[in-house]
Amino acid sequence: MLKGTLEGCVLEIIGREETYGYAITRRLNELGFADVIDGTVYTILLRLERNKLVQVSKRPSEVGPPRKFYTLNDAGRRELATFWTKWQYVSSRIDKLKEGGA
Amino acid sequence: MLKGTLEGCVLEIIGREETYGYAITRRLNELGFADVIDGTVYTILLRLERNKLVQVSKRPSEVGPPRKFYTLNDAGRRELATFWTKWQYVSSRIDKLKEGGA
DNA sequence: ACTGGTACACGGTATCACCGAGTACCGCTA
DNA sequence: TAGCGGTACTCGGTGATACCGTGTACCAGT
Repeated sequence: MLKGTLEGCVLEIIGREETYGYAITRRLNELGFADVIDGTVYTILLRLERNKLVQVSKRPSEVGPPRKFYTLNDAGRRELATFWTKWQYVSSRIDKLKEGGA
Repeated sequence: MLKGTLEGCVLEIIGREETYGYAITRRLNELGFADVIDGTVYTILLRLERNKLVQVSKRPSEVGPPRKFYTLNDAGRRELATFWTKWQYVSSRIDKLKEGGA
C-alpha cells in the first residue's frame, strides 16, 4: 500500500538538487529517518538507475573516492509527482481513520 | 520504513468495535482503500492471531457461513498505540520533506 | 603504516501485501 | 431441486521493499 515511500523521499531529495548517495543518506538521517542506513540508499539508487528515472554523472571528490551524482530526468519527475499524489491520498485516509474514523 | 501500515489500520478498525474479516475489508474499501482485497485482510488477520494481538470468537451468521469476530487484547492495544506513534512521527517527517524540506 | 572518514556495490534475507484458487454456508428463484 | 449470487474464510505462491553485513577503495592526518 505504501511501498516505495523511501524511494519517493530519495527522488524528492534528488529533485531539489544534484546530489550523491552518501550525502542523501546524511540528509535522510538529518530529517529524522535515523534508521535509514547507507546500504539501503544505495540499493534504491541502483534501482532508480536501472529503471531509468535518473541521470548519473560520476565525478571525483577531493575528500574521498569518486561520487556518483544523480539528477532526475523527465520520467523521474513524473514518478515523483505520482508518488506525492499517492502519498497525499493515502496518508490523508489514514489520518482520517485515526481521527474519528468517518 | 512504513511496512505494517495496513496492519495498523486493521488494528484500529478492530479497536473501535468487535468485527470480522469480510466487514473489515468492506470498511477499508469505504474508507478509500479501494484496492485492498479480502485475501490481503485475511492474511493480516491470521498474522494478528498468530502473534496473539487479538482475541477470536467464531460465531454463526444468519446470512452465510460462520464469522470470526476479532477484538484487541492488551498486546494488541499496545501494538496499536505504537503504530500510531510511529505513523505520526514518520508521516510528519515526510510531510516536512514535501513542504520545503527544512 | 595505520586509523578513520568518505563512498559505493553486492549477496542474502525477512516480511508485507498481492494474487488466485479453493472451500463452504445461505437464500432466492426458475 | 438445481443453480446462482452474495457472504465468509483459508492457503500456497509470489514480487518487491528495505534491512543487514561484508567487501572494496579513495583520501588525509598522525
